[in-house]
Formats: sequence, C-alpha cells, structure tokens
Amino acid sequence: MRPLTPFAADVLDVVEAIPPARVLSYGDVAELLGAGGPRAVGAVLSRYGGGVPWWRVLRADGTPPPQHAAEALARYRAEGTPLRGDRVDMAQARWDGGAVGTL
DNA sequence: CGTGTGACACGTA
DNA sequence: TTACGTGCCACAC
Repeated sequence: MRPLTPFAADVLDVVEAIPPARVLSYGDVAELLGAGGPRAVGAVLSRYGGGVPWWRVLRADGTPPPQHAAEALARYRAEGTPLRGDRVDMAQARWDGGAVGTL
C-alpha cells in the first residue's frame, strides 16, 4: 500500500462510485470533487488506479488512455458503454455524478 | 520553497 | 483529423 494523499483518496472514492456503462472525464471528476484539476486526477489514477475501475475515467473527447486503450475498449464492450468507433460516446455515456453525494 | 512532470482541457491553425 | 501553445492542479525532489 502506498501512502494515499487526501486528494487521491477522494478521487478514488468518486471513481469507484461510477456505475457500469457510464464514464467521467478527468475534468468531470475534479469538478465533482470541487477541488483539483484534470491533471491531478490523471496523476492519481496513474499511481493508485490499480484498485478502481480506471477505464470509466477518460479524456473529455472520449479517447481512453493510449497505454491502456485495448484494455479500456474491452471493458466498454463488456459493459455496453456507448462507443463511437474507438472512442466513447460521451454524449450518452457521461455519468450524471448524482450518486456521489449518497455515499 | 522553487522546479519539473503528468492516464488533461481548450482554443486556434 | 493532427499538432502546438497555454492554463490548470497536486506531488516528488
């Protein structure tokens, strides 16, 4: 277990709350948290994303992390996430984020 | 406490 | 569509 920063714990909390077939952009996660920015969220998932559905967090234009694109695409197909070619259809797959407050 | 870095966002060409 | 520049935030050194 690596030492988790408060911000990192918060980010992971939100990512775990994302329901199947739904996604959030890095910026959306930061906005739901009300703190940090997309860069910070990406950094957290890169370091501590091993225990959460990291594939449900991707870039605002729907492109999954290039280094894990194949893995992410497999997950999207398995969950039935709306795809548009090799990118996620953010217009449909974007999560409301309403359940974050119900933790 | 300054500097570099990253699974980013966005405007412009 | 890709490429480049700028702004952004947290963290390791």
